[in-house]
This record gives sequence, structure tokens and C-alpha cells, in this order.
Amino acid sequence: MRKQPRQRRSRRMVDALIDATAQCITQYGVDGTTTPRIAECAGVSVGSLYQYFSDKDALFEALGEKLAHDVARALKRLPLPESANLHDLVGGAIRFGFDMLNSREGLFLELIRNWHRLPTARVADVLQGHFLELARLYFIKHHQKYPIEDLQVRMFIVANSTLFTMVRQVSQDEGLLRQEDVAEGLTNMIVGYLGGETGPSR
Amino acid sequence: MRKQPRQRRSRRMVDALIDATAQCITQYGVDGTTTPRIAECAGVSVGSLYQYFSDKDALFEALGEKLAHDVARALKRLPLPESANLHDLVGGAIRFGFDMLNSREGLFLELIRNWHRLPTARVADVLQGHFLELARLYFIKHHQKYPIEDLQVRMFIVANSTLFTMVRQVSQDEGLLRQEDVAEGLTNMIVGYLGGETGPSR
Amino acid sequence: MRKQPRQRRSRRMVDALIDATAQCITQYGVDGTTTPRIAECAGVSVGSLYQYFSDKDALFEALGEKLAHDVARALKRLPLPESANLHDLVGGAIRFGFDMLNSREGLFLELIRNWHRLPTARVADVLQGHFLELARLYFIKHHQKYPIEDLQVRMFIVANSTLFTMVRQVSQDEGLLRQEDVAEGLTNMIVGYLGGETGPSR
Amino acid sequence: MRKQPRQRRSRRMVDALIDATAQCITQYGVDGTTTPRIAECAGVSVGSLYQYFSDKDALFEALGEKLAHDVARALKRLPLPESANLHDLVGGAIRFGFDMLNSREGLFLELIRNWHRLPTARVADVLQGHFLELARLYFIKHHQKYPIEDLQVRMFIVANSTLFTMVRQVSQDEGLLRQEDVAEGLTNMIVGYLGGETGPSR
DNA sequence: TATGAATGAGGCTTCATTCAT
DNA sequence: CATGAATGAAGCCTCATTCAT
Repeated sequence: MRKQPRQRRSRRMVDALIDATAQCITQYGVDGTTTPRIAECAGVSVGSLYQYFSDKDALFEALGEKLAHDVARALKRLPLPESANLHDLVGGAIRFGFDMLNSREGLFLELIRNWHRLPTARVADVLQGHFLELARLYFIKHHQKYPIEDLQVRMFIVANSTLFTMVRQVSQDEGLLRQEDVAEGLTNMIVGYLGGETGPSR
Repeated sequence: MRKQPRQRRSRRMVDALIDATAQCITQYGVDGTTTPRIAECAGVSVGSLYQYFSDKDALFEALGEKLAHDVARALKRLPLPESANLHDLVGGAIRFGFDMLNSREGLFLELIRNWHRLPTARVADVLQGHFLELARLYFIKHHQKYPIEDLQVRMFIVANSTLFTMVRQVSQDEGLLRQEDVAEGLTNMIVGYLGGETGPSR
Repeated sequence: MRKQPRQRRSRRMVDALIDATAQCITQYGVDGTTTPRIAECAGVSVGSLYQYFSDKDALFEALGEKLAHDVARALKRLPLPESANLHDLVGGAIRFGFDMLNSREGLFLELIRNWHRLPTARVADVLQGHFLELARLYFIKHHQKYPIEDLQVRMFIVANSTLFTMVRQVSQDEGLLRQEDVAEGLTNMIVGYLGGETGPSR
Repeated sequence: MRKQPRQRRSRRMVDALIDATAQCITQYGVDGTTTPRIAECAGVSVGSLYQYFSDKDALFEALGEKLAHDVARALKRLPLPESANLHDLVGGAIRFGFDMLNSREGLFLELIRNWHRLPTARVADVLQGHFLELARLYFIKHHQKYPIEDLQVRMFIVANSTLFTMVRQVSQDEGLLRQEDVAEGLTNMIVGYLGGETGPSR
């Protein structure tokens, strides 16, 4: 009970630093997000940064984890209409994805672009777990049998295809293609892949 | 008559620098590829590097363009069996893609991963043009009518989905998923998308 | 009566801090011994550290003094056999020295190595006084006349020669020379110097 | 033949940096010798420092090696009178040592004090080799048989005793003991040890 | 032209010490 | 008194780029 104030103070600092990191990333990009800038952005000295995070990477990791949880929560809140057919479901997810990428001044966009240089192990775990859970729920509800054998391969393909195609679409400064069209196309592709025949060729 | 040698010398130097850049990238990654290293790798002074390239980015751009042309040439040489059905065609392309990503000690892999930080406008143009041309040829040969209206959208989706899913697959150090399975899955998804009904849902 | 507890508390804190300093030195070396670490090691806040010690150096000084007293006490307890000839006496002292250097996980070793960077004035006083006293006792017991004139010089030479040679020996990671041999050699040298003719050359 | 100017330039820079390091050490001590200061002292940018030395330690190493060679050269030039008896020889060496320690504004003093924190492997090799050679020459000239068995132990003891006793003497700001007396005492001790009976006790 | 020495801003991180609670 | 969060100067090192030769 006596530690509360301290913990709350700590928590506030940690949050401030994570938020500052996010802000720097949207403002200067991942490359331009330096420890001095983060500290300044948080209105704090560099020393404080290192009191709460062992490392610049630790900050990125914390930010990633926080965002992953935010996304997971938002996903959970997505209305999954009982009667939803696969097309609406996938379409909804993709629109949700585009919304995310367009939100927060491109924070997610920049993070996903730099995926391979960031400490993403934890984040990936969180999200993957969530998506697999969603898929399982869906299949259990709509089909007794679901392709458990290659579910992982399918999820991998679907997730990455969707994600990076969206990233690329949003990254195109000039609106060469309309987001609506890309969303629709992606949806069709995914639905066709997940819902249709699965045998090789034929 | 006296200019030839000079120009040839120039050409050789430019090539050496571009090759050195590629070598540095495979060896040290994009981040570890510094101008002094490139110069040393090319057996040339930094000064010379800046004589021929205004900028580090210019070098990357030149490398990208060169590789794009290499890839385009290789694509052209791909045997497209007259009788090829769509599945074999796409499957072949995907296998070609995996081969590329696994070739040259991961050079393409590293470059595509860092896509957004590199000057890729020209490269994208070259490759996109090529793919569109391929698609047009295919459709002209096999279908009188081809969906010219949303061909660009489809190519965009297919290209990016395939490319980044492959990159992610090859990036996974631990072989969680077998490349064969991913290739097969991707192929099925693409074929289903390109070859099947195209109307929105229904 | 109300002050007692406070003073006892103070004493305990001071001791804890000094012990923590010693522990940090053995664990991280003199360079790695930071005030935050000491405080943490002592289970105390940095602030408290500065309540009791004006300065990091003050802590080192206190540690030095404490250890000097420990050593002095241990020296006093050394059995000085009545019949001891000089060789046994010196040999015993040197073995005692090696034991010290090898004890406490190298605490003394590390401190003596860093002699010149630490506040050692007081320590030197304590030890020097002790050694001179020992010497005086010995000479009084065994020789009526003792070279009071250059006793200080001799003690200085003997003490430093022995000490730093031992330190260097113990510092050698690879056991190039056997400690036994060095101890024997040192003993011979010292005995020869203290016991033999003292005139210049001859 | 065309590389000369460059090499000379390099050589000059390297020398300037090493000299600057020496100067910083005498002026600010080993702890106060920072890379920015060294660079400034040499009238050069930090970057240049790192063009010639991979590391701060590399600089210290180079300085050490240079000084070791200087000392070795000076030792070689020492007049070793044919007729020298051991006392004069050792006395000369010790006086030479004191001269060194008092020279160059205490550069050697500070370096030897910080022996254990500096990269001294090479230096030790150079000097040890030199001293062993000297010893061999002496013994060969003066005694057919020389105690080859424990020569290493003896040299180790003599060298360290002498060196660190001298260092401690010169370090004493207040001239508690006269250097002359310490030199004489050391000489006597060494001569007694090296020249006299060597059997254990007796 | 070719060279490569030189630059210096700027990145990451540490730690002795203070001060508001 | 005790606390420990906060500070910020300072250390080490990198690298894109320039410029005198």
C-alpha cells in the first residue's frame, strides 16, 4: 500500500517513454528514433530512460508488446456477426487492418516495415496466438472438420500476404490503386483460398 | 578515340562499385554496408566512389536497377511451356522466386526486407512493367478477354502477397514450415484468385 | 536513551555499506563498483549511502581502514615462536601475505592493485605503524642493538618489495611460477637483507 | 616509392597520437586520458584517432610498446664497465630506474601504477626478454655456471621488488625517505640475494 | 581524375550525485 | 532520516562526406 505512489510514478514514466518512442517513430521513422530524441520527447533526461529500459531495444520491445495487446483487444471487440459468412468476416478483418495501418499517423505501418530489425519475437507470439485462436473458433463454429493439418501453413500465408500487401498499398504515396479495390481483391483471394477446394491443382 | 579507354575504365569502376555494394550487403547486411567498406571491397578509394555516385543512395539505386534487369532477364528465360496450365505457371514462378531469395547468399532477401529504406522507385517500375507484360501475354494467349479493368489490382495483390510471404518464410531461421508446403499453398491461393470466378463474392 | 537505537542503526548501516563495497569489489572489480550497486548490495538506497558517506571515496577509505585493522589484528595473532629464527619469521609472514591475497575472493589483491587510485593514506599509516612495531619488538628481543637509523628505509623496502611481488605473482593467471618458489625466494632475499651484513658493498 | 609521402604522413599522425596519449597521461593521469582529449591534444579530430587505432586500448598498447623499446635502447646504452662488480651493476640499474621514473613528468610512474589495467602483454615480453638477456650476459661473463634453474624466479622477484618499491618511493609526495637511501638499500638487498649463497636458509 | 586522410556531428550508454517526497 | 527517481555531463565510437594533394 505504501508502494503504490512509487509504482504509479514508475508506471507513468514507463508509459511516457513508450509513448515518446511511438511518437518519435511516427515523426522521424524508426531510423530517426534515437535515445536522446525519445528522452526529449518524453520530457525526461536520457538517464531516466536507462533507468527503466536496459536498452533502446528494450523500449522497442515494450512498445511492440503494448501495441500487440492493443490490437488484440481491438480484435476481440470486433463484431463477428453470428451469421457472418467467410467473405464478410475476412472483409471485416482486412478493413480493420487498413484502419490500423492508417491510424496513429502510420505508426503500425512504420513498425511493420521495419519488422526484421525490431525485437518482434514476443509481439509475433501474441498476435499469432490470437489469430490462431480466432481461426479455431471460426472453424469450430462453422465446420465440424477443419483443416487442422495445414492450418498453420494457411494462416502463415494468409496473414503475411494480407499484411504486407496492405502495407505496400498504404505506403504508396500516390494513390495509384484505390484502397477499396485492394481490400476487395484481397478478400476475394483469401476467401477463395480458405473456403474453397484445397486439393493441389485439379 | 582517346575517350574509349576512359569510358571503359569508368564503366569498370562503376561495375566494381555496384558489385562491391552487393557483396557488402550479403556480408554485413544493409546496415553494415558503409561507404568506406564498399570502396575497399571494390579496391577503390572512397573519393572515387563519390566521383561516380553522388551519394550512397545512388549506389543502392544502381544496384537495384541492375538486379531488376538481371531478374527480368532470368524471368524472360523461364520456360513457359506452351501447354502450361495456370497452376504450373504460377508454381514455376513461385519456385523461381524462392530460388532467387535463396541465391546469392541472401542478397535479394536482405534487399527486399529493407525495401522501404532503399531507393526502389525505379526497380519497382522495371519489375512491375515486366510482370504486367507477362500477364498480358498469358491472358492474350489463353483467354481472348482478360480482365483488363482490375489487372493492375490483381497483379499488385499477387505480387506483393507472394513476395513478402516468401521473404518471411525464408527469413524464419528455424524451419517451422516447410518451404514446399508454403510454395504449394501460395500457388493454390494465387491460382484460385487469378483463374476462378472474379466477381465480388457471390 | 532514545539515541541508542539510532546510533546502533547507523552503525549497522555503515557496516552494511562497507561490507557491500567489499563485496562489489570482489565481484565487479574496483572499476565496476558503482554507488548504486553498493547501495543495492547493502539493501539500502543511494540516498542513505550519501547520508553516511560524503563521497564514494569516503566509502573506500572506510573499507580500507577496516581491512587494515583486520589485518593488523590477524598479524597480532600470528604465532611468533619464541625460538623463531629470522628465516621462519619472514617465511611465516610471507605465507601469511599470500594467504591474504588469495583470501576473500581476491579482495585484497584488487585493492592493492588499485592502490594509487584509492584513498590509502590512513591505511598505510595503520599498517606501517604495525609493521614498525613488530620489527621493533623483534629486534629488541633478538638483538640489543638494532639499526634504528635505517629501520624505516629497510621496512619500506622490505614491505613494498614483498607486497608487490606477491601481488604480481598472484595476478598471473597462468601459473608460470610456483607460489612456493616465489615465497621461498622472497624469504631468502629478505632474510639476507635484514639479517646479514648491512654495510654498503664491501 | 610513391607510397612514401602517405606512409610518412601516416607515421606522423600515429606518432602524434601516441605522443598526445603520453602527454595526456602525464597531465591528466590514465583515468583522465580520454579519446576526445587525446585527439584534441594531438590537434586532430576523434575520427582520425580511430582511423589509426582500432581502440583506445590499441593506443595505450602502442604507447607501451614504444616506451618499452625506448627503455630497452637506453638500457643497451648503459655503460656496463667491464670490471663492474655486481654491486655497481645493480646500483647502476636502480639509479637508471629512478631516473626513468622521475623523467617525462612521471609518465612511466603513472603507467606502471596502472599496470594491471593496461594492455601490457607485449610490453612485458619486450622488457622481460631484455632483462633475461642482460642477466644471461652477466652470468656468462662472470660465472661459468649460473643458476639457470631458478633464474626466472629470481628475475621475477628482483624485477618486481625493485620496480614497485621505486614506484612507491617516487609516488610519496613528501620526501619521507631519501631516494638515495632507498636506492642503496635496494641495491644491497638485490646484491645479497643474487650474489650470495642461495640455499634455503642455513 | 584518383586518392584516402581528415572531419565532426551524433549515436548509445554510464554513473556520481542531488532533491522532492 | 530514508528513499530512489531524476539528472546530465561525459565517455567511447561510427560513418557519410569533403578536399588537399
